Amino acid sequence: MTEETALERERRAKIARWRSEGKEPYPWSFPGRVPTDVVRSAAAGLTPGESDPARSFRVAGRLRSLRRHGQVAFLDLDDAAGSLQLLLRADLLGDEAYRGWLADLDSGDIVGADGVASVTRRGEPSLEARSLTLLAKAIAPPPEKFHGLQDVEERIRRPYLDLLTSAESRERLRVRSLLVREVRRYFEAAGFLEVETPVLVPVAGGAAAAPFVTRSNYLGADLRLRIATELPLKKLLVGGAEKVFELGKSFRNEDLDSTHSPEFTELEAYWAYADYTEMRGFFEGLLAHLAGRAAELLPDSPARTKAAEAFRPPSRTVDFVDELERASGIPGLLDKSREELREIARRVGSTVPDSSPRGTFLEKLFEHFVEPTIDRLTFVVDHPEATTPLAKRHRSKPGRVERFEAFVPGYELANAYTELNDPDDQARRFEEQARGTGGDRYAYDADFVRALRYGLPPCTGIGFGVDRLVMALTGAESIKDVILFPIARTRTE
RNA sequence: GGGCCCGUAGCUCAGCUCGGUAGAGCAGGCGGCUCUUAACCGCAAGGUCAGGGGUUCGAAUCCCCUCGGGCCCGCCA
Repeated sequence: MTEETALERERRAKIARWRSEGKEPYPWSFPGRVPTDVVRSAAAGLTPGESDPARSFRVAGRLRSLRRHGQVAFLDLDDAAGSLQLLLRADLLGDEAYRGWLADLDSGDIVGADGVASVTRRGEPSLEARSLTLLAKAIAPPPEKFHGLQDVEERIRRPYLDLLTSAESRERLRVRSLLVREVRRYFEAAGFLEVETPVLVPVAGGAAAAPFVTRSNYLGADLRLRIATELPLKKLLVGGAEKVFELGKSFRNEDLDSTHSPEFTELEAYWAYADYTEMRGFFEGLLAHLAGRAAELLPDSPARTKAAEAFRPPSRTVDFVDELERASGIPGLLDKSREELREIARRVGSTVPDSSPRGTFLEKLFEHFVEPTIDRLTFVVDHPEATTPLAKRHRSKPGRVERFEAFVPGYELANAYTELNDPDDQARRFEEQARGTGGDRYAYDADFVRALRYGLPPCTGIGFGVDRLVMALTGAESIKDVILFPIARTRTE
């Protein structure tokens, strides 16, 4: 385990000194404190060098830095509202108390302060301290005060240290929370009911991805972590629900990269008696609303500009097949056999297994020829049936399904269908998927097909990655930038 | 899975090309300073140079392996 450094020994000695004076280094509470911005605004009217004994305040937060100048000292205190300078004067606190404070306090300590609003001679709004209270002694020193935590590995493994020193990281945390709240409100305002379906499932269906497998002692059986919420949510529509959504984690046992995380936050919504055209209108409304909110929330920056560019109307719409044929210069793709498609895919560098289902090769070609050309919000519509086992056959385009995917530059944002609700067709599509001996397959969920036999109303559904949505809205480069605790290898110490 | 790059004090970084036994700043210790805000000045302290092996009289430096991380490619509705 970690050996104690000389620095930490020094700080423990300060705790011991503190206790020997009968004081508690980790007290239980600190009632009556106000956020630091309250003091800042109270001090705003004062002239430099002035303090106002009539306006006394109690604040609490973390000491970021201490500047000692003999008989006077300046301490920077951070709380969630911002930062406030504490002014310590030996002539006000008494020489012994003053020296004691400076001897026992370190940057990183959580402290409380009582004092009065003041402005220093140099014009900094401050709290002129009358007394200080140690609220939690920090034994480990905080990261470097100016550069912060630069080591990428440490930032991932110990996000709290990154938050401690990086205002930018704290800002991302706040913006993500506010945007997710807006998403919830938008669905609720449209009459959607938020529900929770199981994370632990016997069959992980609704998508083609490797699940995490775990074990139930009670059941004496293996369970999987869900890879999507599609199937249980549709079962709720069979049960009579008409508008539901779930916002929660899904898990896919795949690699981590700038747009994929094994554990990610997903929103899926299902809407009875509506089709994918109506869903698209609803979703575009959501995006327009969120882009507006993001513009308000984010400080002006290249990232904000990048995000705004992607969502600047009008959005583009392209037909999956037409666009693929145009971009690749290969006509008649829909009529080509699995073998022909496989050959074309291999020619452009795809290495998916030869035995993959036909739809996989079409998707590879799309990724290769069309995705790199996407430079703003783009809706790709009406995919070949072979790519999509859970979507309803297109009402007028043969061989297609009613589906749209929303893309921003670099990644897919959302995926929506008019949902397949014919139980016999569903069973057949699952079987077609299963016939591919390699590649990815949708797990056959027998209970889902059974549910459809009782009648799923015509409906539309959408799924999108919340992490990716936040990335797109904030212009983040990596999914790790919007996830507080990204997955990391367990380190053996 | 393939390629490239990185790992030096608690933190931020030099030193590696061209081998000679470890440097700075911040933080911490001691001393000084009544207006600083990356405060400043002086003194002292702080290291398994990610880990292991090899080459060499001698390795932070060169070679190999392992661990951890990053980026790109592949794979991943």
